[in-house]
Amino acid sequence: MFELACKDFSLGTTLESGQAFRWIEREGWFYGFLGPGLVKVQQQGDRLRCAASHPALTPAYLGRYFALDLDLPHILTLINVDMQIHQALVRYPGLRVMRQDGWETLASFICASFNNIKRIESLIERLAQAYGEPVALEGFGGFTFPQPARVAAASEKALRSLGLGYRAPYLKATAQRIVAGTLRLEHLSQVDYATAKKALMGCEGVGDKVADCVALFGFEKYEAFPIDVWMERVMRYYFRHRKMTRGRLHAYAQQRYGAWAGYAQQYLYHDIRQRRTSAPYALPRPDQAVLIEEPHPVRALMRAEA
DNA sequence: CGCCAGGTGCTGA
DNA sequence: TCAGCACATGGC
Repeated sequence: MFELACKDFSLGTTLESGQAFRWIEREGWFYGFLGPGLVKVQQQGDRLRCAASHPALTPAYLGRYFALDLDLPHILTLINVDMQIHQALVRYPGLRVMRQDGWETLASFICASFNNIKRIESLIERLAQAYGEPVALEGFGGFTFPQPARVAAASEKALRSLGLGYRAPYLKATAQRIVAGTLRLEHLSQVDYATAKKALMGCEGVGDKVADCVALFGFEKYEAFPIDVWMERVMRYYFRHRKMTRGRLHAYAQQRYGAWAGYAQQYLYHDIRQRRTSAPYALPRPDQAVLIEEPHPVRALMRAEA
């Protein structure tokens, strides 16, 4: 058992914001599979109590995983550019973008495309059961996320039998790229966002959205701004950008939120999903979009993009 | 049962 | 560039 300090952090909000798929809450503890082992974490004020099944899972490891070294208030100051996002920032204090494993993030978001979160979670769990290594911690057990070689060696039929559907060949091909060295993930942490995104999009089943998720959650590319159906809703409800394509929405968000756009995306994403699930009627209909405040000249910005 | 889900790849204008 | 379409699967 060990502890570490965690300033400006909410463990529960962060883990439930849709960026990671394998954390489980049991009796007041969050259990997560990290690298070679299993950890359990509990927040008490500005400290995290932890226990781990593997010596590699140190306080420093967890501090890095939860990105506790970043100055969150400063980041929020930089993206606090309108009332829409301001409300989300105020509503979810301590929400951080974690630094997850690159391969796990890539594989997970290939599985995530055109899928719902419940099913994504079960798919990844079955993948781990089939190809991961068993780990246990104080009565709780499970499987680590599989190594690329294990997935690359699996047959497409076997992967389909897990429920992957047409994503099975995509996942296998991507794992094979990593095993073959065609895609060197360890390099992506050091190159810029555009280079990393381009490399990721070389994989089958990886388009703009998946590449942005992997760049943001797996490779610290904080300007990445993934746009899925929920973010389209955000843009429609709040900004009246109903007719913009995803490409245009992406360019708009990059300009609006800048170097930390990925953080803005995570707050907006979590906010709209929370509103939808907890209070369906709190949202206006798409044809009744509300514009709370518009500090930037949106029309001029849109002309500039054209 | 029909609709939806943290989309992508392909095709034809 | 952009629209339109097929694509596996299962939760609701």
